[in-house]
Amino acid sequence: MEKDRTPPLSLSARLARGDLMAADCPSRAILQHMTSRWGVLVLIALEDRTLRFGEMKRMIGGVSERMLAQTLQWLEGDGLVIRKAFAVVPPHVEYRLTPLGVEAAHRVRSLADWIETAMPQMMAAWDARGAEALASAD
Amino acid sequence: MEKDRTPPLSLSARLARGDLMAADCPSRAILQHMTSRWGVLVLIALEDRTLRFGEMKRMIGGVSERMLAQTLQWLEGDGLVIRKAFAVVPPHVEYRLTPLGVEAAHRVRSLADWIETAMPQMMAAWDARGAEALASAD
DNA sequence: CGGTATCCCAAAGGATACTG
DNA sequence: CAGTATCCTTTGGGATACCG
Repeated sequence: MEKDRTPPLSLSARLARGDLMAADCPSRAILQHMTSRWGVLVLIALEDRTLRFGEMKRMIGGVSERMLAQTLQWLEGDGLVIRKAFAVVPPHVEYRLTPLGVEAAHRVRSLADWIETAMPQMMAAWDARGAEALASAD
Repeated sequence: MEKDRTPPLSLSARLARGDLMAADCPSRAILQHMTSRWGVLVLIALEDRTLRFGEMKRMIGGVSERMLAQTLQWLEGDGLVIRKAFAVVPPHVEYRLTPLGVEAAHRVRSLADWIETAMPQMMAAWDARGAEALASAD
């Protein structure tokens, strides 16, 4: 019975799969980052090609520099995005998806595409509620 | 040229498709509801079958009654969830997905499934960063 | 250009109590 | 059981200023 001591198993190796329904599962944090207000749009923007910071800022309407930077740091920390800085002046920094990030982006893109397509029907639901409100107000 | 006056076209009919990259597009609100902290989990929980309020609360670890109720109202307002209340005592209320909600749930489910599966690899990214931090601290 | 630091606000979210 | 009401905390997020 040689070498029977517990090997140095990291936390990540101890969980075979996440469970989003469990309150304390680390997958909850990943979900938060990916589905954060700007996380979704960043992943989609990076799906096509590598982008610079300023390019993304221009692509994603309404995002502030602060939140874009923070969102990119979240995704980088989760291993979905790679940040590559060139030591030049003026600064040049590129962001791209990791292989894992590409997979993530595909799922998020599917959701985003569906929303953009189904939006008119969902707004009709609003219209219907508005009509109800008007009908009950006479 | 009879009947040339503009017909009563609702806002929903004027937009053929949403654009999530546009800051002022209504699709942004839909995205917020669906990807809110509890919105994702509610949609997934309801994908399999109709559920009562208490059932969902027990399924979704850590959710408060307040946020569960609010999330359900958001999704109901977007036409993704139907709320059916029975006039009995004690109260009996059922929630189920609309046809549109089923489509939404499938996309969200795909994303959630992927996260649960890929989580170990993403936590490895954390481990790697932790190792870096340790290595650079000597 | 690509950030970080600071301040600030609004809104998401939680805890508790109460009600039909 | 299924909420609502109230109060409170947290944090996502914006605006501005500053820096390498």
